[in-house]
Amino acid sequence: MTSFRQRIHALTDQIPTGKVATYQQLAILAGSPQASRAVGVCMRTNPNVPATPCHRVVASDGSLTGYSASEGLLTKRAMLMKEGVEFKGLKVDLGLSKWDGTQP
DNA sequence: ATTTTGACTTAAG
DNA sequence: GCTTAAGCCAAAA
Repeated sequence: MTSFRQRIHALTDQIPTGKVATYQQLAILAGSPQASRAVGVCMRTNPNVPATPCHRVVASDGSLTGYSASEGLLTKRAMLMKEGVEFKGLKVDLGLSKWDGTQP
């Protein structure tokens, strides 16, 4: 395990239910504000899928991207809604459901 | 060790 | 609103 992936995984795992974090957010918290892409790559190549709630990670504008499970984005959105995340159409309402990064 | 790629983001057409 | 282009990072080939 590389340290980067450890951090990403840790942060992703810290995202509380009903909240979401952006790739950039994770990158920043991981210590590399510009590594948002790498975050996504790590997620995709992430071996431990159930241990990493990738569905709580969205794009900077709240758009759901990626996700290679069942129905992809549809499943992702369904899970988030089920968890209580506020949605604005097909996107997540970051204004209400964006994770602070420190306070669950 | 070098090259490629990708679940990003922002700016521009 | 959607497609293109460029820029940065880390992992995989």
